[in-house]
Amino acid sequence: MYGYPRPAVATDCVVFGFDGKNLKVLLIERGREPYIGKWALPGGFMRMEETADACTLRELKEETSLELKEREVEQVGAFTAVRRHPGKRVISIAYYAALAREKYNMIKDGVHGGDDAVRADWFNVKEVGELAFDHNEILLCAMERLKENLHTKPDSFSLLGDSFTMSELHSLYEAIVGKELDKRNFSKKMLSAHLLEEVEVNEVVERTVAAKRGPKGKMYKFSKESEESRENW
Amino acid sequence: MYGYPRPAVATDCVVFGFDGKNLKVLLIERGREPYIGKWALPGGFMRMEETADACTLRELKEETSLELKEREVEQVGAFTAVRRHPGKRVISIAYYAALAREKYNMIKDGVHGGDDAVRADWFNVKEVGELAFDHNEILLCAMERLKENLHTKPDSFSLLGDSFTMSELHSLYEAIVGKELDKRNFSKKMLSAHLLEEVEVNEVVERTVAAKRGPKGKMYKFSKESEESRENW
DNA sequence: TCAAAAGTGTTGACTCTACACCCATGC
DNA sequence: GCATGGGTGTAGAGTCAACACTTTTGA
Repeated sequence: MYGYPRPAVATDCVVFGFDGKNLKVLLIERGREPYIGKWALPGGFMRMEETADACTLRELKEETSLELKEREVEQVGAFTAVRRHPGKRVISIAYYAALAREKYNMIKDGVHGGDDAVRADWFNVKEVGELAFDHNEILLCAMERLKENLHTKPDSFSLLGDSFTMSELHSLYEAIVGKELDKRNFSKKMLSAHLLEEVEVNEVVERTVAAKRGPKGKMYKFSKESEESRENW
Repeated sequence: MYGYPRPAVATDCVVFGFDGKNLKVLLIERGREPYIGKWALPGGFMRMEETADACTLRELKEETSLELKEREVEQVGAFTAVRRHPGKRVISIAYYAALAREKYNMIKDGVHGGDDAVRADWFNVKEVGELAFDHNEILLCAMERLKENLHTKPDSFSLLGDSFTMSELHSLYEAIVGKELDKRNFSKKMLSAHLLEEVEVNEVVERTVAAKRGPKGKMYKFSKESEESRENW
């Protein structure tokens, strides 16, 4: 068995972001064949001495200059269709990351380390066009996973900043579950879960930093204790 | 990139079974190095012209003579630790299957096609010892996934036969979620979900076929209409 | 001043949990 | 006849969904 031909192994990562209103995904414009010029998920080939997790983080840094930690990415699954890569046998292990709001604005256009990626940019998840390879399928699976994890894992919440308004939280939920949620019921439920605490408005810092946010309104943050209790609610 | 060394790619499959009382997992005794003589999940190396799904099904057939369909297995994820295989770089794409009760008894001891596996046998999931490679970890992840899918996917139900008693269904649930469930509440909930219909006891066929089942009791089956409505309950 | 978004409670339906005894069967 | 497992109902608590108007703010 050992001498048999092997498929190449790559990783791809679906990086989700949130601008306060819409759920976004970070894509790169490919700088080489195949699919040169097309938009694709950041990713690349795995090296012998690294895990798939490490590979994702490395490629993310190379192509988008984002530096994430292992606990910030979650595996979605392996994509192994025989012809998913034109002319070559490549399987891909897909990941997703819910990017902390603070890092959202750090993505700049331009070339990021090498010519794999010409540039990186954010797209509304609802308006993503045809991507390279099977990346549309991967994106769908990642969104599905993000939705599944919404009620059991805290990581989706990092899409918000350190503090946020109730309507931002509301928009985020609606964007992820893909349907409208009653505003009153939503805030009632959130508040009664004791995960949030109100942030005094004199912390204008945040308000100012967060530039083009919605009009105004009370701001919240996740309470310290909630870190663990967010496990299951 | 194309000339770079590549890890070997394998698949492993956690096959769950149910004997009416306990949740079981199908293991094989390895017939070759490494880990010769140890118990392991059935699996093997992926070929260039097949998907990981197909690879799992093929290996399952070769090592345990089980013939499953693609829709009967679900991917758990890729395991890519650098030293998960001694001396060689192998990543594994793991699957799980919830085996239909009818097929549960078909597993016989003995050699099954080739010397990869000396024999195959069922083990109580709670009593599995130390397995080859990182297969204990894979098993845990698969159990986790099975649990997650219990309330959203119908496939766990195939662990039961075409017909079953309420207490078998109850035992299966307890085995999967890993905690006790109130008997009365459980059957009430099940019955009110309209997924089940009672099977007339004159269908003694089933009762007889199902040999060493519990004492007796009403038998149920899933109603035809429930096939789709089982999606979300 | 007008338009857009923020903030706020109540009710009814439903769902979940906790809890105990009698009956039939097989040994 | 005894032990094991099968079968069944109710009450209370909690949770969820539906529903509209007033206030503030920014243009």
